[in-house]
Amino acid sequence: MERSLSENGYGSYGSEEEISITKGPWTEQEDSVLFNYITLHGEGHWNSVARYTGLKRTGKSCRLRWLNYLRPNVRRGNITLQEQLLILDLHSRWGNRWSKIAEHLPGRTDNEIKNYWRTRVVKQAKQLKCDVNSKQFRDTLRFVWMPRMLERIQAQASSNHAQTTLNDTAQAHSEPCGATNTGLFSEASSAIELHAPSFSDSSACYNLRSCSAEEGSSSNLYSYSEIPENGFGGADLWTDENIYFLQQQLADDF
DNA sequence: AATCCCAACAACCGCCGTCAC
DNA sequence: TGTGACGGCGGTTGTTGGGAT
Repeated sequence: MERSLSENGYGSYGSEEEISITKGPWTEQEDSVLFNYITLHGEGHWNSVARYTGLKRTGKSCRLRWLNYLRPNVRRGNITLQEQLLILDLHSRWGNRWSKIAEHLPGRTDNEIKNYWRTRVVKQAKQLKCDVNSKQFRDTLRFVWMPRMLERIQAQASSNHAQTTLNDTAQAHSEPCGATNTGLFSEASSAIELHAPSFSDSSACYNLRSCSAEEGSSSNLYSYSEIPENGFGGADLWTDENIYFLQQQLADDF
């Protein structure tokens, strides 16, 4: 698909003639060209990237393709339960600040998180006939529903961890690093560790400890990918059972 | 087997902030 | 101070694949 346009933004090619711009899905060849160029020259100067590689793409398009797809360490695939909870938590604090939220989910892009929010959370809110941005919905999520989800995940993780420990003493659990956060999650979390639950009341004290990568040996931590996903409805918070519970909580609020 | 529908994801668009000139 | 180019962000749309009918 090609269109002819005089691009604004950073599609400007610095000449008056109109450049034929390719739109739509990227081909493997385009990916290869972009990847090789950035590997050699580094990120930035996106208009130059488009110009010097001969790609008939805008600078914006090159940047987006790199950030969301080609960049090393981009995590792809299902968003884990822990990531889902973290997204809910961070969104309750910052709203639609997708890039800021993405900073706390290593390897996830703002686009991916935004898509998750729209396709899952907003959809569920609609089904519950609730405004996703309403205080009622947000408070119920934050103070009732999420603690419950976390408690159950922790219980599952604990049992799995106990089993793992039995099977492999070399993976004995050591003392966690960092302090318990009074918020839901640590702001600087780059890895999340699950511990025996000590969930107490409805004050949303999550007791989910987070450690920055620099704070301790990563071997002592569950990384995202190491946290067990089995049990508790697979890798999705939005099971029928959970939604029913949420529905009850929302109903009780009135 | 064909068609339809919908969820998930990729990509585009418009706007805004920053910076250099 | 004004202006244009660039980079980034958030909203929106287009595409695609899989499940349902």
